[in-house]
Amino acid sequence: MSASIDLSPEHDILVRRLMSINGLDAADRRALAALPLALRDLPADAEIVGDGDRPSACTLLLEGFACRYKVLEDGQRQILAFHLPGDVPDLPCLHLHRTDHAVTTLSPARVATIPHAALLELIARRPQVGVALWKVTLIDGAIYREWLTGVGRRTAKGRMAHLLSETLCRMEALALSDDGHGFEWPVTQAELADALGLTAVHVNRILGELRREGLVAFGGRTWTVLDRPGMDRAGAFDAAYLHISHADPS
Amino acid sequence: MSASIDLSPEHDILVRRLMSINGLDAADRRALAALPLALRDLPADAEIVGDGDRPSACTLLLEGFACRYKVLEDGQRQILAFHLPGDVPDLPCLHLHRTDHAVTTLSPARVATIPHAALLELIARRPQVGVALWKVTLIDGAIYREWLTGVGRRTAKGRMAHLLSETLCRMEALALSDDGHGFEWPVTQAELADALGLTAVHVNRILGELRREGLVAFGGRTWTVLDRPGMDRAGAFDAAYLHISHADPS
DNA sequence: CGGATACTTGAGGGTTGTCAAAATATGTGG
DNA sequence: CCACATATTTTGACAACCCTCAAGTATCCG
Repeated sequence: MSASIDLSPEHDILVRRLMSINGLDAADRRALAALPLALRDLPADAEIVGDGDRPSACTLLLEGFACRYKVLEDGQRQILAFHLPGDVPDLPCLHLHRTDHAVTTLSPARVATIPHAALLELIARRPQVGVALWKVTLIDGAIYREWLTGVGRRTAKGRMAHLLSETLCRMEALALSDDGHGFEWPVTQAELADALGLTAVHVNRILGELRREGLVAFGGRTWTVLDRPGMDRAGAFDAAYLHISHADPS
Repeated sequence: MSASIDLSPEHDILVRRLMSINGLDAADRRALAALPLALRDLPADAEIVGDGDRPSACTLLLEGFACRYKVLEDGQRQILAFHLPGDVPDLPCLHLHRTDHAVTTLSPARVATIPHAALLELIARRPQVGVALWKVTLIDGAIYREWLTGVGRRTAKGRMAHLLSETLCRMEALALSDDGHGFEWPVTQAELADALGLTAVHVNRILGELRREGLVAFGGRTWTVLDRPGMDRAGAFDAAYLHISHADPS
């Protein structure tokens, strides 16, 4: 699909992502292909934007992993989202200007910087691209709602299982998982704790339970969901909110 | 400002809200004023949209209060947002189509229904209106992030205080509070519990503490923040994420 | 190989939940 | 406008889930 026009691999990641969310015609795709992308390679634990920044460009994650987070007065941290290739973690500040959270890499990563001006000009010319980007932020909102529900009302085990099911789905959509439901995801248990509103110690105990029950295997940065229906059940997971269109994997 | 063109009171609510978020020129405002609004009066506890619905129109809250919520498998409820006049609780499904949560009134309410088709046509003609609506959903996202942080990492008392500070700010922005920081907000303690990820019993205890400390007074549907700096401190509240522009109150 | 980071496990404590019941407020019909 | 039914608030006793502190083990990486 998106291969039908001449695209750099970097532009291709963006085009594929937007195409999976909103139909784009050939002119839309050509316009996207002309976006200026400034490429950068980052190490792990590198800050992409800080809380309160006013960036003048968006950051497209091309390879590697990142997360959004807030740090409280007392030093506690809440991770708000995990980001995978194709995500634009700082897209909200295209219009909100001032960030209300920080974004950091979780692994060595390759990113592309896209000036706000170029993006705004493109949206003005190609409204469907604007709709696609708007939808990206709406899906972010749907994920926030799901996380809020989990942190507010689910048990630690349910939250953990739900996050693993969600992550597997998102990895699959990017062809980043193998058919045994295994994927590379370089998060520490402390980071999972900060995402789930738990402590690292309790995350460790919960993961131990899920492992003993044969739902998941993990080690290093490799995760494998051994019993997918069981995991989905444990997390009461329903992927609808991710709005993943299961288009042709060609 | 928005009074400079001829507007029904209902259109005025929408125009004022969008103007407070994004600059709109006279043509934008005229176009908004031409939107078809179907008015409806609803009782308290009336469902506006159900989880999984595919509405073909958006709902503008004109008077009264509402909330978004999800119900879990086991019957637990998580309230995701409280809505005030000027909000469009089901705006995300303008593009996401299928709702992932329900919306209900908390009090008798007056709402206007706006067909998606009319809204989409307007956005195509008046891109700045589209940007304003996009920003509305981005601010929703910022509030979700703040709530997620609270539920994940703040104590019960901090969460309660934060919610009261947030609500006061939003009421003020709509001129729905008096100068003694009092406002009408018809929520029960059970509803607060469902928003904060707590039980009604514990909300009651926490509210008792805040009352004894002289931070808040309440009774019936009336709330008064007696010590605003103290309340903001107790909730570590900083209003920046609400993106409220303190324009002229004329 | 050595230091640092991450994971694992145990013991004990605290914030919050559960269950229960009384007191108060609210609303509705007569 | 009262009387009753219902919903909401308040309080107490007790339990549970998760946190804190602590120590030991494994793993990563230069």
